[in-house]
Amino acid sequence: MSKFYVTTPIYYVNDVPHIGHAYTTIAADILARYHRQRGDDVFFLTGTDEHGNPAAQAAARRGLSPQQHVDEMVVKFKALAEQVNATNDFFIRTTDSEHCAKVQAFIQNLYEQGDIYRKSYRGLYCSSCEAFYAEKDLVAGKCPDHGTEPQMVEEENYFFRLSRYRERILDHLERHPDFIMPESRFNEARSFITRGLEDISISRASLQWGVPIPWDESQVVYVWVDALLNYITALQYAREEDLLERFWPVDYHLMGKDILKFHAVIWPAMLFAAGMELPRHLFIHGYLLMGGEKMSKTRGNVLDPFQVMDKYGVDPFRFYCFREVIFGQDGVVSLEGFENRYNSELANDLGNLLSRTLAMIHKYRGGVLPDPPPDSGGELSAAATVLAEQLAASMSRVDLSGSLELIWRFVRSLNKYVEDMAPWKLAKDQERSLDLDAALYNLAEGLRLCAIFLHPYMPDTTLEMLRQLGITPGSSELQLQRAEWGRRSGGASVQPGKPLFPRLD
RNA sequence: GGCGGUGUAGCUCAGCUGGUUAGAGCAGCGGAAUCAUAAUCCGCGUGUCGCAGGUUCGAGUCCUGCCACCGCUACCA
Repeated sequence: MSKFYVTTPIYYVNDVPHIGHAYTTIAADILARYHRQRGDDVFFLTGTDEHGNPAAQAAARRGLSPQQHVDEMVVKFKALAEQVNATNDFFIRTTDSEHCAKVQAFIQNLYEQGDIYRKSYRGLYCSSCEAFYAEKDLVAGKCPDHGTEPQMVEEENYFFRLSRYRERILDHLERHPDFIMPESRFNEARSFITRGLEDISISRASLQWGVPIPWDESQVVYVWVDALLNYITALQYAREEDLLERFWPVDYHLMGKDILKFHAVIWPAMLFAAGMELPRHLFIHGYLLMGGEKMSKTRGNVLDPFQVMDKYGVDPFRFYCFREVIFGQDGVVSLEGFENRYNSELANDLGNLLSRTLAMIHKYRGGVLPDPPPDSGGELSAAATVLAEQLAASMSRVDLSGSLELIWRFVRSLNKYVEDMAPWKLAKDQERSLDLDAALYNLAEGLRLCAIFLHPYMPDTTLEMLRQLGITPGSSELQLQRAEWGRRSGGASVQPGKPLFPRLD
């Protein structure tokens, strides 16, 4: 058994939860569930980033304290995780007192070992970005992101000796070509690190809503330093015992490209400074695009994830996101696309396959799964074995969409098998009773494996599949080990139920 | 401006280190079947493989230039 630690970024509470948050969280959940199926010791972390100026300002506008404000906002993100059926092992908030204390201890340590120094700094500061801008980066004198005019501020700040770690980071990239995935992001990161790194200010004097610098409480820790440390601190207080030893380092940090730099530069440098192991992989996924300029509500190609989940269920939505868009690339999603996939693949290919299989077992064998005649697995059992191997390979590359493609080829082969065997003909011929047994068993067995393989993607629906197949789905039934052809004998009563995925019209 | 990427059937995309008639899914058309959520299965695609050159016995697959779009990054104003 090995351990598996996967994270989403912590989401900034001032955002409204959107499809991007859902996408990352679902991806992490798929990985977490998959590794649990393998029997790995899994820790799946998500949470919220709650410090910083925007949150403080929003609170002020509402006449609330920052704490009151974030306490309200965090609810939406917890609800999101629940809504997408995420099995996160912990939900961290950067306002947790334990987190704050650990952040202080972390930077105190860096300070004492000389990685942090004091320096006065003067520049144009955008308080929304919490970042300094050079004149040249401004658009018409205003912040390119916020359209507001930055203030000239002069602060005594604490600086982290980022430049000191450039060589080590580059060396690490050299030795670990899969540190940043996909490859294009790796190259991108290497190129900007190669260009050179400057020390960064890691404190803010003009702010109160943050973690105080322990040796100088007039300043607070820069939000990104605060935020990145969540990946460590969560392990230290999520449970009674400290889980750091058990789960560190992170196996996969999932994120969008907008925060690659922080994770590829500041984060490794911080870990080097602390003498800690670096994450095994950063995986940068793409954006789900909503049809771009052709977006039009009347054309039905806008996709509101919450509307889709409410109307069609979480599982079809989870499936669609990873079926439609190659994980790691940008892709266009739309309601129309969702409905097409839903009907052709979920309703027609998979749902209907289950229905017809169970109906035939019911009609020809009184609802009892026949025992398989000896050596009757044939090509299907061979295909299932190959599939299991291919899936292991594609999941190890975090190719979530490629895995679904592999599974779907198998689903199609099962539908083809029905036509080839034509059980309705076999049923008319007493002589071919064993052939009918084999056909029915093989279909049920193929579906059982599909349910196991698809479980990380569609957790609820696959449990229902197993139930209808006559399997009481305890967690051991979902283990990947069980996804071996023929591990089930006949005798169970199938339980045909409502269609798994009713067709949309 | 620099670096990198992309451009293949109506749509979404596969095509690794160059080699038989360029593939898949969807959509469309025709047929078979009737177990099933009228679902399934079978058949049907002469596509300037962005454009123009080049290397090669042979290039979608390598080289050069160009065009379009995207990402990162720099700079002028």
